[in-house]
Amino acid sequence: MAGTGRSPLQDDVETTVESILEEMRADGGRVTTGRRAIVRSLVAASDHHVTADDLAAQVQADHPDVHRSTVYRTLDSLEALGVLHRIPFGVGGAVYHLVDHAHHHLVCTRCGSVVEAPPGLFAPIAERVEAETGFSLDRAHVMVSGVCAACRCTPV
Amino acid sequence: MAGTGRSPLQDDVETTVESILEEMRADGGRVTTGRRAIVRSLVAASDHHVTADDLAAQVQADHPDVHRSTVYRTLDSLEALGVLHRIPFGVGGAVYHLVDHAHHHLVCTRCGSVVEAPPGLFAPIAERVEAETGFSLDRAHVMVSGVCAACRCTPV
DNA sequence: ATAATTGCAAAGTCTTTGCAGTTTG
DNA sequence: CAAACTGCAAAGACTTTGCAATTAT
Repeated sequence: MAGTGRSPLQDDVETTVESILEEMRADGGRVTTGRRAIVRSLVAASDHHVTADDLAAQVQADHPDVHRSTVYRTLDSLEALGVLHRIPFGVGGAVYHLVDHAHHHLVCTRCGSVVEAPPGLFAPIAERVEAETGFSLDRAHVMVSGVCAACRCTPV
Repeated sequence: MAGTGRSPLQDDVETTVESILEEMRADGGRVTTGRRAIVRSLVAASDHHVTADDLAAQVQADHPDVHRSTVYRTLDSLEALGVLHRIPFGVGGAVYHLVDHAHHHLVCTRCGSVVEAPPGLFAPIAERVEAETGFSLDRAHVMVSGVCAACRCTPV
């Protein structure tokens, strides 16, 4: 299982964390313990989606005194900075993820779970939609609703 | 403008309203003034999306004593009956519409407005998604997020 | 008559905000 | 030091729920 040392992977994580914090500083922001912990959680979760609640729980495991409102405010700052994407839809709250890898979201209408879809899936459609409706799909973060495999087999 | 008589179109509306109410009765439910008003608003709005708040406002214009909780409970019943579709995503609440015409939803991440997309737009993709992820897009009610034409031109 | 529905009020989520004290740069 | 950030507590938006009274069938 996980050792006490630091793996190359963890170094990568730290590098990413520091570069994001540096962006905050460059923007006139301050780096605090809470913010560092939040960014760290966000980077660690970069392959899936987290809610503000998930983050609060993770952060508070190490730093019990980091308040929920700090999580929300930090999330806002990161979004304003352009490094975080907020998906304000979702059963029971928004989900967030870093803007580092493009993909699409399949959200289950029944259980709220979010599945990632292969990027480029919607490329052929994006053009048509824009031409016909003036609506431009965010190519990096399209979100589509439906019913996931598990719920599909469950009677309502 | 609108006269005091009843147009053929309004007759259609009433017919639809009554058939839905009849379904409720068939299901063991009761038809009340509030429920009739709610269903009527829903039918009148069948070409766009409404929030529980929209409905409450419309209904209360004629029947000030119909409570919000009644709106929510009626909406729940209609959904359980399968005649109403609830889209639990949206900035500031869920939107609803009757299950009578298939279409897709383009939801703006910035202003929350919902634009309808031509049906069949996602047909070519639905298969691929299902094959690759096990996630089945609800063909009648796919919802996609992005930025609408208006917001696109507005600086953040 | 009786089972369903209602209004009310209270509570539950998720999120935001004003404020005074603390910390960062 | 000054500006930024924090915890706290309160409030706001949306929705659900328990209850006793009312109403549809």
